[in-house]
Amino acid sequence: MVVAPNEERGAHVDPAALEALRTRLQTYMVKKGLRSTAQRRLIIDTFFEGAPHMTIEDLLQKVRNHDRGIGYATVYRTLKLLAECGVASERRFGDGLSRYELADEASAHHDHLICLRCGKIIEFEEPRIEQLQDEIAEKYGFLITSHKHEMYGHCADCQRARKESGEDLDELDE
Amino acid sequence: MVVAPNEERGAHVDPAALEALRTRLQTYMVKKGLRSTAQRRLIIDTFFEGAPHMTIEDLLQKVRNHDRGIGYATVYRTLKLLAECGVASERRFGDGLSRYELADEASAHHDHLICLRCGKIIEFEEPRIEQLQDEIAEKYGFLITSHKHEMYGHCADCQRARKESGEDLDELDE
DNA sequence: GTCCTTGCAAAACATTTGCAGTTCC
DNA sequence: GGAACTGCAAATGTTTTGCAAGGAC
Repeated sequence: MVVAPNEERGAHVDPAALEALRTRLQTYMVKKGLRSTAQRRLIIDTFFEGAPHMTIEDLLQKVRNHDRGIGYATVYRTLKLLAECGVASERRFGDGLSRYELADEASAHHDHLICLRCGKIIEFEEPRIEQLQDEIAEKYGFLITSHKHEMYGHCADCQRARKESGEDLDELDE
Repeated sequence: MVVAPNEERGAHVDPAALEALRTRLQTYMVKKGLRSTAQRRLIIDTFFEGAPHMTIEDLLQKVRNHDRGIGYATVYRTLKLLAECGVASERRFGDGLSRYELADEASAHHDHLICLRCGKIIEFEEPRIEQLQDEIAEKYGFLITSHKHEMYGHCADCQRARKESGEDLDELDE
């Protein structure tokens, strides 16, 4: 599944899974005595409906289309809240930015190919790798709570583009 | 292979591999017209002989035992140089700190289990996972230059300790 | 003598926090 | 009404950069 930067996520995710996440969030907020504000609702809806792997910056821009006055801190705090209750997962792909994605069951089992040239992020799923991970964890008596499996390199498009432009793979001599 | 925090790395690494890395660095520096200074030599030797997964902070402390006046910037710049020429790899394990390890052939093929409770880092190697990675890359026409595979959770010791102390696994209600 | 390197301090960067005012329940 | 929330600005923590002085070749 290749996810283009501006593609919306809604269509991909099982509506029942979305519902379950909303319920989990709701429960968590009640338990903690947290409040439902206009800003939080807007940020959360934007996050649920937006593209995967959005950065804080991405989210803030989208959110400000509806409410000009929303500040960075509120977005940070809200996404942190989502991560705390297991509704969102924070991801870092090495460009120094935090990205967030829905923590539904499907997301829990996919990993990423990241193109270092164009920034494209491709998701993949490989049950046989998961199987091996479990074997390894068992071997070391480790109890796994999460994992990160990323492969960095050049996507097919960029390999083609590089060949055409004569760009060098190994730019050791600038 | 479990690596304790203060264990030295020297004994683990094939001397020929170390030699190859030194040569690569040497070649790179000559090609770029870079100079061999006392500070660089000290930082590089300390890195080569020190424990794996050292942070900049760790390195600076060790280096200052021999030369009090070395600054952060020099350590940053030198490690960046090592990473550029493929002698060191930068790793981030989610605690906000950059760690560096030797990029020898063995390191290129191992990944990490990270204990979220005590910070222990366990290295593992699984050729069958590498095999599957290659399959996936091929399927997407991706050319892989590096990868990152980390599993986070609790190590055997910490599971034991947690049980004894009655610590709760899921601290949702603070 | 070049021009690369260093150490310092300042800047840059993403993220967090303190606070006064506002909103929710 | 009181606690939670917001937006701002200031603080934080890590990493990078500008610069004048020093050192390698």
